[in-house]
Amino acid sequence: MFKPLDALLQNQIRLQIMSLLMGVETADFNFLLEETQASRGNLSVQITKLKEEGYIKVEKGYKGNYPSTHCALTRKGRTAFVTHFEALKSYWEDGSDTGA
Amino acid sequence: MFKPLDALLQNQIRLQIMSLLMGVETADFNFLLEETQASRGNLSVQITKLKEEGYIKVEKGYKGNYPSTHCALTRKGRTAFVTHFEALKSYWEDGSDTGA
DNA sequence: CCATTTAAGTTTAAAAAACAAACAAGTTTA
DNA sequence: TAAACTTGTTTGTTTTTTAAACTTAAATGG
Repeated sequence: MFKPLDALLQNQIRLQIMSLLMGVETADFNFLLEETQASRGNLSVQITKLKEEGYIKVEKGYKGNYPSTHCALTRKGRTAFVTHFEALKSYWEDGSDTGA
Repeated sequence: MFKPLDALLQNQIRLQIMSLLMGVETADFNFLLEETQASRGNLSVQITKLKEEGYIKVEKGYKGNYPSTHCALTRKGRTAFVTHFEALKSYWEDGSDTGA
């Protein structure tokens, strides 16, 4: 009936991160910070969770002299994102009776 | 860019309840219990939250001699459900570059 | 130079939310 | 009438979320 939702993708900030990464090769911490409007701490934690689940990969480098963290989706992450939205569809379609 | 998600509808059980109620006039506690696979305690709490937000109305009656709790969507709840899914679309479409 | 301020994150502690176990209040059955 | 079942609610614990405080290093300025 209802397909299970991805626990990690129920959080708005994490979903935003994933959504942003779907559209670009790579995104750095500050870009994600602006787009998501999250606090630095919160963003840091959510990035770590996505990394720990293997949904994104995180690489630390430098932009000029400052550290810069780049994130990119993994194949697993991309699949999870797509699957999550397919699951969400089942919650929508139940209402409109497109069952079975 | 991203439309805000409805905080109450990020929880899977609450989303299930709302989705189920979209399809029927009314549903009782046991029906929701079976469909959602939640524990009684958890279901009770989530129903209360939806009620407190005004997304559903809850009426207590009897089925035979036993108590029976019926739930139904309010107009506010129906709107919230639709709006939430429209917001979700913005997270999906960003990935596929259908922006602004 | 040395002190401040800024940059880029991370750690952490407090608050909120989710959850199931225990409880309550009544009903049926043996 | 006691044991077991129904239908939920309350409660205490565990997880999750979140922002404030901290870290480390680089720029700035007096």
